[in-house]
Amino acid sequence: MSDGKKKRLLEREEFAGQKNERKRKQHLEGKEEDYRRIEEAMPVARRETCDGRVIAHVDMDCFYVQVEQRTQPNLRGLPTAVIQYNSYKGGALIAVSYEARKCGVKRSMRGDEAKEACPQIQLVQVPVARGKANLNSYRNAGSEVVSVLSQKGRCERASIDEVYLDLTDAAETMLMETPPESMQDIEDEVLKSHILGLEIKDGSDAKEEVRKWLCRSDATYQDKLLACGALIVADLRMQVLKETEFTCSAGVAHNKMLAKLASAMNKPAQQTVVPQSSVEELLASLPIKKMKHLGGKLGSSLQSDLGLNTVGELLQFSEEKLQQWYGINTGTWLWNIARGINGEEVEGRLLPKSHGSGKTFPGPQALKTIDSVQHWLNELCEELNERINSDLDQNKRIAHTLTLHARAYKTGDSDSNRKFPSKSCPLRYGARKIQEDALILFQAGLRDFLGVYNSKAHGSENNNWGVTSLSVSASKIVPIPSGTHSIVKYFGGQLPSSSTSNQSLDVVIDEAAPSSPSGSENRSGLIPCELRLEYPEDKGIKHPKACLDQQDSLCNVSSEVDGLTEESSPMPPPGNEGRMPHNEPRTDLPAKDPRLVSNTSSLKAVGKKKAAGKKLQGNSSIINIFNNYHNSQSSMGQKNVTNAQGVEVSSSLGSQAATASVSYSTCNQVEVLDENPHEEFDATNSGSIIANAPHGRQAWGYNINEIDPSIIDELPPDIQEEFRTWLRPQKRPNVVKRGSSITHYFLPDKSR
DNA sequence: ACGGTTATGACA
DNA sequence: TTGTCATAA
Repeated sequence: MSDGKKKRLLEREEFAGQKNERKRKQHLEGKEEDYRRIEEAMPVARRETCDGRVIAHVDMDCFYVQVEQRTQPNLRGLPTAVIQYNSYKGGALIAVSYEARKCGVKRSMRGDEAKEACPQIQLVQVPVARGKANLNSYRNAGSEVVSVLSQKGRCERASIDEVYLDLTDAAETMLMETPPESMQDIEDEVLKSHILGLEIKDGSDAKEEVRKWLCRSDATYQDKLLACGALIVADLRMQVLKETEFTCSAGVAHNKMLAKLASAMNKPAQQTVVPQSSVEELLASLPIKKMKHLGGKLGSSLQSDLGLNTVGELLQFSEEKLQQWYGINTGTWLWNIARGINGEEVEGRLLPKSHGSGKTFPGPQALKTIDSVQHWLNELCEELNERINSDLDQNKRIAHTLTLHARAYKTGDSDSNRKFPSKSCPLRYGARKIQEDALILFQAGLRDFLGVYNSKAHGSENNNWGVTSLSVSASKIVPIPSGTHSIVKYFGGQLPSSSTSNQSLDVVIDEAAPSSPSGSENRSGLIPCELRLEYPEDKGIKHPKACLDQQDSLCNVSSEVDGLTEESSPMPPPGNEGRMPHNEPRTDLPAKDPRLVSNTSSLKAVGKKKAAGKKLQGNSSIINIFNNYHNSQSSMGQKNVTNAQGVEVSSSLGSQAATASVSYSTCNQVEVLDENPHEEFDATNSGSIIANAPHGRQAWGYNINEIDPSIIDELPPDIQEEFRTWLRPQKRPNVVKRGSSITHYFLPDKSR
């Protein structure tokens, strides 16, 4: 092994798997003389993958079908598919049972085709509400599953029917306390596991072979951990079945990428384990397009531009070459996945980051009048409103941005393929307001879409344009500042009077609303005034606005939350660790591979401190840091201390409170018409939440990069997690320019 | 433009 | 920050 490679591996080690390192106290100092010792001491797998984690990916089997079969048990065991929209060719299939798949029914089929392929197929329609598909039943069912799976280890809701679990701690504990080899008997569900690379000879008993593999006393430490992971996941899957009646499949591996691959390998209702020793062979034969994130244009480029067929074939290219071709981040990511390396963290997020409601109007259904657009926008906004209100009720979260997306065509002239631009504005709670704002956003988009000229199209038919899809979404959803957030809880008794209030949300909604003139004339809005001039028919429609002006009050929305907050980290981490791009797949090891990172200095500092300063310094205690923070905030004379009525605003240390002083402003409270109290609530992204969130690292009273990481060890595990999220490094900006089209994925080599 | 709808994330 | 694009299920 070359020195360069050694160094690379070592440096990765230094930053990888902090939790495990903490546990095993394997502090890699990065000293030359330690190379040999470390290489000998480290299990091979851990050296190569920098990754001793136990990650599971759980994938529900044809989930929508299962949900329908649960409510209609007579459908169980029958070839079944879920369709939406019956009118055109029998509707579109969106989920197909495994019985139906055996008959040759595929997801891309229409209802009619499915009937053709499988006459006995049972077609169930997606529920319809307000003239559009409504997926709530599936969302709720997905939440049921999550609440079972999140019992053990960190859990990330990856989609409506997929979950990642970090089972490292649970597996390590099991290995120490009740390792598989010590067990009398092992659950049948575990013995049905598929172990990649485990050869099952003809005539031999597969379950017995699996049992032997799981209980091997001479297995590597890595394999033993995976064996524990398999036991845990099988148990969780059985629990899911028992509590929800749904079956699922799972993959167990050392990272997310491999776990995801594995969960799809044996479906339905089975699980697959990926020992490190099987990875090379697995990737060597894995078609490029099967890898997550390579199913699109990037994968096509790898095939057509580099002539690759399998992921393993990426091994022939140097990291530098891949970077030249695909950019720094994508290049490194590709180099890593070819080796089965993927440092993405399991995020610990059980709730979605946005809500959306949309509908397409294909072909002849295209909307040709503003009135019809308004009608559908109203429907969509009503659903959206319902969803964000539920989120507020159930999760105490507030959405701050409203976005409108549309697609439209233009007949006839010139640039008829211009895209309809998406538009967004601050989100004001209340169905009416959302509807109003959405319409304004649409009109702004339409104006851009059509160009400055012909803007008029009232109720009557127009033959210039047609809208083929509409959607509204609510994003930037943050938990309301809460006295029960884990960190606040933890420090609640130790900090000098954090002025956390126990005021309930209802009180806020009822009382915090200042009465203000209902007119919007004087308010600075995000939608420019010109909009109103160009659309006189909008008269009377208020502008979406940022409620920052003097008549708006700041209000304290701290409240009791009752165990909801632990589900989500209220403040997104400053770094992008744990995210995967598409256009630019993230390098999973930017921080673990300092060669690539320009802003590594702080990271290195952190790493060095961690390695060198293991002793707690007297003043490095986390408590002191918070006290300092608190003091500095106080002495800085917090901007948002009081609201218009002189009511003190929370300066509690909820995560977003720490990074951004807590304040929500409200406006237009008086004129609202709905009976729902939520209708009165305005979550405009004012105050400093939005302003400060992206600068979280600076928003504290001290430089977050200067925290000695060892102090974190003082905290309870869940709090530690939260801190590590904040301390996670940021991704390296890509310096290579690239367009979005496929041809741009393959850049000419500028170095020659 | 009948693979729809919903969701996530990077980048300009 | 907003808007666009890419990707996935």
